[in-house]
Amino acid sequence: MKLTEATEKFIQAWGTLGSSWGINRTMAQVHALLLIAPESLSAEDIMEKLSISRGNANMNIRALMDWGLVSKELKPGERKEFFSAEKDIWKVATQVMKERRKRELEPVLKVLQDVSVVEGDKKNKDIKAFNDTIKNIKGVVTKADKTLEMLIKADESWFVASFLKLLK
Amino acid sequence: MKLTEATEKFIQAWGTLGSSWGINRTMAQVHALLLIAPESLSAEDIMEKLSISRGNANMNIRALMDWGLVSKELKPGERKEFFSAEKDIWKVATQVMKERRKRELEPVLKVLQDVSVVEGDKKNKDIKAFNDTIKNIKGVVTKADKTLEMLIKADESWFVASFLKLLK
DNA sequence: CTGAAGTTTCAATAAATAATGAAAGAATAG
DNA sequence: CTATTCTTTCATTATTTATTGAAACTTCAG
Repeated sequence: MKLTEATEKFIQAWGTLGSSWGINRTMAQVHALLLIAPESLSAEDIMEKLSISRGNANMNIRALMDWGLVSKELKPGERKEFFSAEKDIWKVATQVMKERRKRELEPVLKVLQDVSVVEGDKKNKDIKAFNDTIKNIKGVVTKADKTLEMLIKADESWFVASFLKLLK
Repeated sequence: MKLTEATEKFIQAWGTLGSSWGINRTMAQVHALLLIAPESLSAEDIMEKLSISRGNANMNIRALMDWGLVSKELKPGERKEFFSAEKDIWKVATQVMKERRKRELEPVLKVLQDVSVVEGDKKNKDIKAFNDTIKNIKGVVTKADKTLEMLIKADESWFVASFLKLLK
């Protein structure tokens, strides 16, 4: 396979993966492009290679920066801004977990907490069933949350880090 | 909090969680409704409680069955079909992991495999950078895939099962 | 300053996705 | 059979989400 073809296929696949996980397709494509770019790229480079508008490029670049996956680079002598992506995919995964945990898991945990004190007859069948299910869900979601927290902090802990090696 | 209010909040939260993870909002709401329903519900019950159309209800119930999260029940003497959700959230999580792994991770792994044999000068900077990045990504994605496989099979393996308890 | 080069914003538009509901299709009680 | 009850399908419509591109804004060299 030729490099250009491989590049396109990869960008396409990464975009599809992103969009099935709730990440804007174009955002994932910009990310893919930067991941495999040997040099940092300008907004114009990105617009051109993905055939997208200036505004779209700008928005998605910014979103990627918000997620901590892409950073701005200023080349001396150049006025334009250049962008590059973190190449270490483990770090990328960690960063994504961190963000999603904060943005999505935590609000759900909060609702589960709120919702787990239902007033009324403890012997009422409906109330009992509701409480049991919520308790169960809360348990699993909390566990998932803790597991993610652990994975995110893995790099700071040799114990977990060495444990993770077992998974390789 | 009253049961009705709690129910609504939970359905709402589950729907939001679903839609930020690439799962149709209504599908997640139907799932939530069935999760906390003490009895199995008919299509009509679901339509009514979520204020959705017959077609919509039908589509999403079927999708949930495809995902293996909901099953059809036939009550003796009743002509209608009734539906109920798996209440054990760990099983739900396992099932979701299994499906998404199959539907999304495996196609990406395939592309990564295809794309990792780029023709040309091995010393060419661009080709080298591309190959390195793809190799790195493939490593992490493969590891994620294996980890999921392990988690999915956890129930069948006392070793992994007892290991998972450590995470609690 | 001033203007050229670059970036950001956002209302308008396009594209993708989901929901409706009526019609067609099944299943079954009588 | 066939009338009734229930389920499924799918063209149409509505909603949501993403994209465009022109105008406003920023930065900085001269």
